[in-house]
Amino acid sequence: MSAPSESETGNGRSNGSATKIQEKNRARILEAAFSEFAQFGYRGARIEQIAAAAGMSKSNLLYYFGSKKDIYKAVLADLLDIWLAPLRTLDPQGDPREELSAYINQKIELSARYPEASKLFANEVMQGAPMIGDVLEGSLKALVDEKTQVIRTWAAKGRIRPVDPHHLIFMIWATTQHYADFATQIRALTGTGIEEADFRKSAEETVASIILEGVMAKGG
Amino acid sequence: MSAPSESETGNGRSNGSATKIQEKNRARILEAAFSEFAQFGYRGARIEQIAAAAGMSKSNLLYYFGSKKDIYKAVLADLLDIWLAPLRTLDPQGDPREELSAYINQKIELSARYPEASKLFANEVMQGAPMIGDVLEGSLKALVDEKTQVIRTWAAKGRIRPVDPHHLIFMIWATTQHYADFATQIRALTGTGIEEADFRKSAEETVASIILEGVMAKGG
DNA sequence: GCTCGATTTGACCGTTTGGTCAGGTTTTAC
DNA sequence: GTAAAACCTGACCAAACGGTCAAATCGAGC
Repeated sequence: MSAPSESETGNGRSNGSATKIQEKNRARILEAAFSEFAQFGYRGARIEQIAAAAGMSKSNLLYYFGSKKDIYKAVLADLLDIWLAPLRTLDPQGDPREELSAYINQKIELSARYPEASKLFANEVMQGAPMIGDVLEGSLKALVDEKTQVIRTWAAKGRIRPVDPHHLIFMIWATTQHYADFATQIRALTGTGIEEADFRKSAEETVASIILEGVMAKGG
Repeated sequence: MSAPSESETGNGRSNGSATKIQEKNRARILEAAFSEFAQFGYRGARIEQIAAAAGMSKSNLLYYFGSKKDIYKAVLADLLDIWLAPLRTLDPQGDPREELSAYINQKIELSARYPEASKLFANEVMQGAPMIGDVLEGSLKALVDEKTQVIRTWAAKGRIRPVDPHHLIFMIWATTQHYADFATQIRALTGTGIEEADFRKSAEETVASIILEGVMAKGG
């Protein structure tokens, strides 16, 4: 993220840039916070545990972030930076099979690389999205409206079957995020998970295969 | 659930049966607890808030359930009672299209009728399944192993395409539970949700259509 | 080498939380 | 009608939690 302003650092340098110590510590705090908030939600997370995982005292952590809510807002900001990107790449001029396949794979990659981000998102939404409700109703809704129109256009042109685009998008989100959010259950049932290359490859192939065969027009 | 033993009631009647007052109050507590744990997870939930939602004092709630953990165990027990039932009904002798379609619809019904149960399950699993890990590795794994074999047999007989059965089951779970777990996001994007008849019908049709078209053998 | 700002932390604070207990009220059984 | 058990709750407790602060240490700049 961008260099923090003075208010962000608490008492920053006059030229506004963050010191190397600040950058390192903020990064460590945010990484620890992702994990803690992902697992326990905002209310269940403990500042003391975030600090311990970041390798510093609780007071020092609060030197960098003024409050628990400030930490949470920062991790949500980082999350949203990567969360909407895959859907943005869906190209109206592209081939539906290739576009949807690429989208599914990008989402599975997100689950593999940022499982904590996925769980954090799920936690925030299950709590009623108190901190990101306006994002859901704003930029996300605008993006989804745009892409559901893309899917409708493909269907109108006979390139895919006429399925409800919202439910198709929900299915792709649900299925791909499941590998991150329910990793514990998946591991209990299969002994492995999305972070293993073979498992991930099988997931990509099976998920893409079922969804693509499910929406492609016959004879396509 | 069965009538509680003396230890469950704290100081029960000598004949072991629960009084009407006990039954009523325990039910109210569990309903309130489902909602609170679903939203905030075990650590984030507050006994005071469960009590308020149940219409009683915190001390009275603790008269019925000895501790926060006892309440949590009780709601998990109720949850697991209904959670595995749909998958159990998958009939090896049945027609794959009908069996999978029925299963999808049962799972969507579960999401519509017990959204708090779905979110509670998700929360518990995202926390690493500390309280139900043994259930996942035990009865759930046994059930999933049995049903993945059913799906493999269907594929071997050419009745469905040879898809990885684990990923198919994960897809059905993910997609159907999504309507409960991410209801807040779905409402933000569509203005409605799975509890509305039209939306639910569209979800059932679209989800079943895509998955069934995706796994049925061609020409079937 | 010195000064000053940045960084760090243990002690502490006020509030919150899970849980206990004494005592009052209600209900049940005889 | 009475006694005992069940039910209920406000006051209270100890521990935990989010956050503050004074002071010590470290690092950068001159």
